[in-house]
Amino acid sequence: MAHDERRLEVLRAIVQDFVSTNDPVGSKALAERHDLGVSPATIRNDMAVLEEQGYITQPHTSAGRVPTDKGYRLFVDRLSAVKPLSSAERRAIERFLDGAVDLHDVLGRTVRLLAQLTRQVAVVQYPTLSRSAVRHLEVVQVAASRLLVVLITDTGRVEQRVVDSPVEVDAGAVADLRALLNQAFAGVKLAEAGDKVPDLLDTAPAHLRGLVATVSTTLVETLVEPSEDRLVIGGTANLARGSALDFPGTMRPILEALEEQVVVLRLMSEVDASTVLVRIGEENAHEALSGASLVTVGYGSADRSLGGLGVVGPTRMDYPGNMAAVRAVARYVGHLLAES
Amino acid sequence: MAHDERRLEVLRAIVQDFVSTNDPVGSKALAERHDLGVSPATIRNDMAVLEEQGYITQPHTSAGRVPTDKGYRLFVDRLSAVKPLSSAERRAIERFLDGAVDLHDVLGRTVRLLAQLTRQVAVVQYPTLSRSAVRHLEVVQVAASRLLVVLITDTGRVEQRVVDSPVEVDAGAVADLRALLNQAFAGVKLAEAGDKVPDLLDTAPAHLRGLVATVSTTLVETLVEPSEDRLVIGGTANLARGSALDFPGTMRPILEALEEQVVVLRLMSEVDASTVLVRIGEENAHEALSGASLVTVGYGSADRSLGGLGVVGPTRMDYPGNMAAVRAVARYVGHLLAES
DNA sequence: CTTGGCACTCTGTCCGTGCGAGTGCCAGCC
DNA sequence: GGCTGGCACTCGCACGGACAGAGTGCCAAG
Repeated sequence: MAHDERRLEVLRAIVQDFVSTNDPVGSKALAERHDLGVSPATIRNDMAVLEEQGYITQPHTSAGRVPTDKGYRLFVDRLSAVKPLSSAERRAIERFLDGAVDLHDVLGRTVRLLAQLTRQVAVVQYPTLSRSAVRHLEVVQVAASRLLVVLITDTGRVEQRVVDSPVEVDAGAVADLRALLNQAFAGVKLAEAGDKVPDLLDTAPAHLRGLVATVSTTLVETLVEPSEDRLVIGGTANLARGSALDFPGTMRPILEALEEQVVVLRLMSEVDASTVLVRIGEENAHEALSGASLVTVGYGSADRSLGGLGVVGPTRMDYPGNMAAVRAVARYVGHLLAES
Repeated sequence: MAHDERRLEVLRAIVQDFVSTNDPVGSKALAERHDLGVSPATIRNDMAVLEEQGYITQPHTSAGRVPTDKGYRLFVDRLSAVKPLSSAERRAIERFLDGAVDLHDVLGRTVRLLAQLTRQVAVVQYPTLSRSAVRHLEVVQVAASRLLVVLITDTGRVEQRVVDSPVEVDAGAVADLRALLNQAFAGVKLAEAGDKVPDLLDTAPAHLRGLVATVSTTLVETLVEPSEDRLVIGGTANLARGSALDFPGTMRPILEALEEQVVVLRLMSEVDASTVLVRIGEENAHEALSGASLVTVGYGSADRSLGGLGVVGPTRMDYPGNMAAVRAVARYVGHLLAES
């Protein structure tokens, strides 16, 4: 029906105007700023229907309309065209990310870039360890019975753990231990590292068995557990930009949720690399984020997802623009990490 | 003079009351809440003098007085007794920090602890690399002409760099390189690593010289430069606690300054481990922080300062409490890192 | 030097009013 | 049947005056 079509057009116009001006939008302004081809009175009728369907609402009688979470949802699902990045933005991405010297640097640049492109809070997850494979294990003695074990993964990540040995060890034992560990674990995915431990213990010479057991158990325990996944957050200053207008109470619960990295990590765990995932307002299970929206996507090469990244902002955000930016950055970071 | 004495007592009372209530404090309330032994009228006279001397000011005619930066400064320098931590707080420090598994974990716990104890934004600097010494260098081949160099310091810090070799290298060369680097740099302080490069080049076999030169230069360049020093920040949600009251405009400039880690790092560079350094309002060179105060101290063992930590908050903060917390945490972290 | 009293000066708040924006509804038109 | 112009109605908000309360500075007396 032409009716429904136009009604959706009205919704799109409302979302766009509200996002850019932050004022509830009325029928008259709508008719003026968009070529809808109908009079304000007609728009009013459409708006009444949209309100009844729950897509928009008015803050108080006699103010303009504001999109609801449901309205944004419809907008994101059916009304927003993919907004291609400007070439200036593409160049900015390359300029920003090239020349990074290590993983920490890559992720730090990524989060700053994303915050700058979207003018929102940006979040980047460290590559998930359990999907990485062991490239090399290094054992360094730091005290008579204390060893530092350093793990280097094929994603370029370096992890360290201090292990207290039950017995004193000498230099020869350290070298043997290093050789044994590398032989057993090199090329093994961390998620499967646990399976290798029995074999390793069988082949270990008797006098090293206790040491090997302690070290390998600690390794598997602490590294396979995804609890240690890390997060880089940037652009929190963007939260304070339209503060009072965007976040009714304070922005405190949001800052708290961001520091409580567990919350964000859980949300990140659902991403995949092929589609940009948008969560709007109340759709976020976590209460502190019920006034915010998240735009997330996975990054990594086609066959292997490494982690997630995205932005957090007010529900009143530029969804098409942010989705495009998040996707573009994820692609670039995926390539960057895949080739190293 | 008994006069001056009492006048300072009045200033102390004003600071204390204002910090705890956040309301400009008047002569009458002051006489009621503190045993100054004089009437409000007398206090008014003292307050007039204090105002003339620039220690307090009134937001508008006929409101109470509020301490100025200068007033806080006097309070901190001469009027605040060291407030010992409660035993509950001491226990909290131990419980919080014990059981950390690596450096990252220690610093993460430290920043959370400090934010929780002081209810301010906490900042912890990573141990400065240039004061550390090399414990071990590991070289891993990640592509035909690309190497990953991992540095392990005696402070338990692990740093990595990707180095592109001018020529393709084989496994034997990697092993030789590793041996050479460790021989040359083991035990050497990073700040002095540059001096060892000529020696290293002399002793290197001819066929490795190009490779050794590239790797060692990159190492020295990127690791000795203090620019890469890192910062852990936590408790930003505390900024939003009394927001409107504490920070006149918005808190945005402060969030920006915190993300602009360079600013904070510069401030941190001045700390030493023996005294707690307090910077109040305008005393901060950086404009964005002119409405905020910093309480910082260095941590590390007696003979070697590793880095700084501290808190950032409104000028209206509990200086004695925050100074005590910062000092106590720094001591504990210093011990923790010294023994590992 | 301290104290009580007093006049004065503000700010924040409350209330009443007017204005403007925006709506919903209705009758007429295509 | 859907669109349009007109019109009455409802609110929120900004403006302005009155008022109470807090706090001060000053002065004369103890």
